[in-house]
Amino acid sequence: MNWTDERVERLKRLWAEGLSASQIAAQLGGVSRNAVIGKVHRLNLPGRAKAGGSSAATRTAKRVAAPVRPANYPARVATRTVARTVGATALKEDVDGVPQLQYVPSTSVVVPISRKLTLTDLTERTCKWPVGDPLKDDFHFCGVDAADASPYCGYHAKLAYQPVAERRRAAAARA
DNA sequence: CCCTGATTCGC
DNA sequence: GCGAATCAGG
Repeated sequence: MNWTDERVERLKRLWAEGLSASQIAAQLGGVSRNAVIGKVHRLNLPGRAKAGGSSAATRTAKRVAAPVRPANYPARVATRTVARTVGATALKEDVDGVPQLQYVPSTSVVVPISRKLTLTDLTERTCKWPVGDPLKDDFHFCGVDAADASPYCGYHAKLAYQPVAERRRAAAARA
């Protein structure tokens, strides 16, 4: 992968936001975290005050980067941070704050409202349906709460698995 | 063992 | 300039 001006700019922005090198590498794609760190050094960008996972910068970034809630989207969705060394403070707010949340995302609506999650924000329970052009800056994931076993929300799960269902029907008919 | 950034050094 | 290997640490 080549360090184009655009990629460098994205690197600068994400690094300034406090994302870790591996997270940045994941978003940029095609590079390792080492590559990111090496580039940061070569650009003479300010390094982290102190090494180590759950730094203040990391936690702050997590809070700042949290998806903005659309007007008609449930106030709180039970989310869990990916099992990494992210500080437990924000995590507790989300999980313990709403233990019994059972929201019903008005199933009458056809297309669910995307939470516009970035790759970093995805968890085991967020819909991983990609939205938009991965090469463009506004690319994001659906992010709506997903069923336990599914990587997608109810709506996108139907879209994703419909072809499979048809295939099965065809196979069953043959047999 | 998971992760973090920092540094070195062959390419 | 680049980044894998390595180091040092949480």
